[in-house]
Amino acid sequence: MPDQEDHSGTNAAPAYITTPIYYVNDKPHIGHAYTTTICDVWARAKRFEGRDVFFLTGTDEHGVKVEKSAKERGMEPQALADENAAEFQKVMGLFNLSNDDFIRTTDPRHEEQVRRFVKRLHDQGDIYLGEFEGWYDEGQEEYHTETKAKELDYKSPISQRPLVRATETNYYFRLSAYQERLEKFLAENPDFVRPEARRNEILGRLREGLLDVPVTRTNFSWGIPFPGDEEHVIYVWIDALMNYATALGMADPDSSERARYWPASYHVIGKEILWFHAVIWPALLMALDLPQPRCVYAHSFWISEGQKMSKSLGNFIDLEQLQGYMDTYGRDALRFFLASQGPLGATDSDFSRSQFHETYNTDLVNTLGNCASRTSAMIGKYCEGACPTDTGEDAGGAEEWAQFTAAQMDASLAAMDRFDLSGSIAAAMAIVRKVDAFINETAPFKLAKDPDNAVTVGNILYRCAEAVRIASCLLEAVMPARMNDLRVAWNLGEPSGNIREECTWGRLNPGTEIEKVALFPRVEFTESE
RNA sequence: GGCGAUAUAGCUCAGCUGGCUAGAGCAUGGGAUUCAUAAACCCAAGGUCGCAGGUUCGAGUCCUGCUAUCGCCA
Repeated sequence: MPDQEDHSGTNAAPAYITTPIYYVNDKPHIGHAYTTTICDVWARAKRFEGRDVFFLTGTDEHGVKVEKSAKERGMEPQALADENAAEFQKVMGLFNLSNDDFIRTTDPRHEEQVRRFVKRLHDQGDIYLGEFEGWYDEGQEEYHTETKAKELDYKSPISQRPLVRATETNYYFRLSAYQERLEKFLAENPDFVRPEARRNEILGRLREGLLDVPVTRTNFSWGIPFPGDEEHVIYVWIDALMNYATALGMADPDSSERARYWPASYHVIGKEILWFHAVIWPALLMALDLPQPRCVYAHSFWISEGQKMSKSLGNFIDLEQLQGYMDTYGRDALRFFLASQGPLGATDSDFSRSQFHETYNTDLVNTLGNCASRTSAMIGKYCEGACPTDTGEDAGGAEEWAQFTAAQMDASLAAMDRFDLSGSIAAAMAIVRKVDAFINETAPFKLAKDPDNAVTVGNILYRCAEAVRIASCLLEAVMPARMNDLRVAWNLGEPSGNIREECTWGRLNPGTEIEKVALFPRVEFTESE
């Protein structure tokens, strides 16, 4: 398991989490927002634990597609990249993302280090000049393997023109040489590729044997020139993967203060790019003699109202739509939905308006919001708005609550550690549900009718408020703004940076002014936007 | 085509190495209650566990075939 070390909070162990860098030829949509948001949740959670976190995201800007799109629009590739990179940076603001850096593959710091890495690989013989012969589709500018070409009846699937036999000289990475080491590494690190279904896919393909992979192209020029042979341009994938290392200055002799974050705790990616991260990237790191990341986590996809999102259907959930959800339900509600209902497993998740609404109502309005509301309302009515004292007696002992909340905190933090966001959220929500049950059982609103019960009512309400406070701390990484609203209304102060300490039972001070809160306003359901 | 996965209540899913009348959450219907955001709570209804065979004293759980859906194929 990743990141089991040091929960004391006294020694801030570094943690490093990354999103893929996003291809600027695409428009940002829910997939990008999702990956970045779940990384943000993890990063915040680790910071609350007192960890020294580095959270990286960025954009992938080279390659033939960007070059082409730029030409079509009559602009320079860099201008197009600038324009679209800005779109992706907009996501950071929109979702309140706490990334520590935003790397672009056109950054000079990146390009310099990639050349340095590649030169090293070439010098030591891991990259060699080789020739490739295959079936070439002149219209699409791509090669097909023999089996694929046969399947296509040796014709272009787009233009129907015959494929031609062509030869290309490229630089290759000696991936095949790493077959055994990769197999051994994956066998010894069962949690390296997650979830397990994805790991099995990789193991299966690995058994079929590895071929060397091209690391340069000559059919376009928008990229990083190969050191010493500038006609060749470094293939986007190699360029892109290396961002994880270049952002920390791993090939920069002058700037290494970020090197302490290496290696990544999590490279969070979508399942479509697993092969590069689970096989090629580790092999590159072996060749470069760098420590391996602890886990490559490949999540699945969001589908939209039961349908796969595709260009032909034009049903991508884009930033405008997400903005719409935020306007109606609030940004934190969207973060909560993404984190709790997202496709972290092997299967895809459906993003539908009705399901979003249902989740919002059930978990946030009816459970969390309502519980905070009824607790603070009773403190307002029966305790003059001041947090009561817990004498430790009567109805549902304080010791049991202390034990219960401590167990839920452990479960919540452990789930977060293994990137089980919905599990982490569920453990926190269980505290809230228990408070609701406790209120129903002990009925402080009935006891309060008799002044003789004042002590018991105080005991009950202290326990309710304290439990809600602890749950809110555990949910702060997911919903920083709303949970901060609670902090303000209940005068809880700032997060301490040591969540274990903060979740200790009894930290809530009697006498604290508790103001009634309505954290999540009820929303009318509308079929369309 | 090759390799692999999945098919369980209206929806999303649990059901480990086979063992009593198949579970949860949400949605639905009814009840009770009032501190609370028409909320929390209680009860009910709802499934031939994809189809067909087989192994077994006994299979949602193992085997075979079929169907459907999905993933990966550098």
